[in-house]
Amino acid sequence: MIHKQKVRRSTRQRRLILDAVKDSLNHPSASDIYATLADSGIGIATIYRQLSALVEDGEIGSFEYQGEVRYDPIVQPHAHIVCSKCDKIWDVALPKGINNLAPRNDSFENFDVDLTWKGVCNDCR
Amino acid sequence: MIHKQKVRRSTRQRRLILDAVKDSLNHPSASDIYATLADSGIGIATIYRQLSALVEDGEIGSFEYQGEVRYDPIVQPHAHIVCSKCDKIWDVALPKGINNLAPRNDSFENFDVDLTWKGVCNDCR
DNA sequence: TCGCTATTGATAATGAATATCATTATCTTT
DNA sequence: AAAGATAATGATATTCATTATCAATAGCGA
Repeated sequence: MIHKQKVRRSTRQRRLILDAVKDSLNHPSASDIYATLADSGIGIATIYRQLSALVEDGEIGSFEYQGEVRYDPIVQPHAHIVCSKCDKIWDVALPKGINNLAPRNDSFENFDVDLTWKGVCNDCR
Repeated sequence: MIHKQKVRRSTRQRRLILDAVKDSLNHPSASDIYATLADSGIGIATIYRQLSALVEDGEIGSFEYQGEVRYDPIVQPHAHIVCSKCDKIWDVALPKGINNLAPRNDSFENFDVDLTWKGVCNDCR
């Protein structure tokens, strides 16, 4: 017996949060989104709840960096480059053929890859 | 003028913490190490401080997973596979030639790669 | 419009990690 | 071996991200 899918309602808060992530350029954290939507009156708990829900629904992407979850308007698999000095994050395409390099075998089924290069960006050198 | 290197002292606590990580098999968190060394009387603050210091000194490795820092007896670069069901973590060799796939260019100098595959392990299927 | 219930907002609670500070222990120099 | 300088420790307060609680509100199907 499969769980009955809980119906997801369209609320003002959800729409605003989704738009904020989709319009973002800097891989915002939950508190970044909260700040962006400061004058909307949306509570911090709703920010966290909807961000999680949007990720679960495949509307946005997420990854963790520096002890906090970052959100991503791009849902297609891709890699990141981060600067260890200024903590800026760039998007970059996954290396072609990376999926063929996955350690596939009988005992494990891979379906997702998280790839981040860390270095020092031009501005910080 | 370069900062004078702070001399690192060899203490009972540092030795015990290093040994605990070196002997570990499960990519322990700080609180895992604290539990392992429970009867040593080492305070939790020292656990955190020394784990950070050991990483800084290149004695152990670290990466973050599920909102906490995990420590690794292996310092050589390598990838991980994690099971999204049971959260177990396995070590796996970096794909040969991964460094040649790094997005090297004029504006960025890469020196580290963090690669994790996520899937469902055999036990959880 | 009614009724069900998913969602919200305020806030308390949790958990990981860091800061503070008086005390202790290590290491270098006599 | 003793002294002096200071790194390290342990207890604990604090910070910060995130989750839990719960009464009130608001989508959405009937």
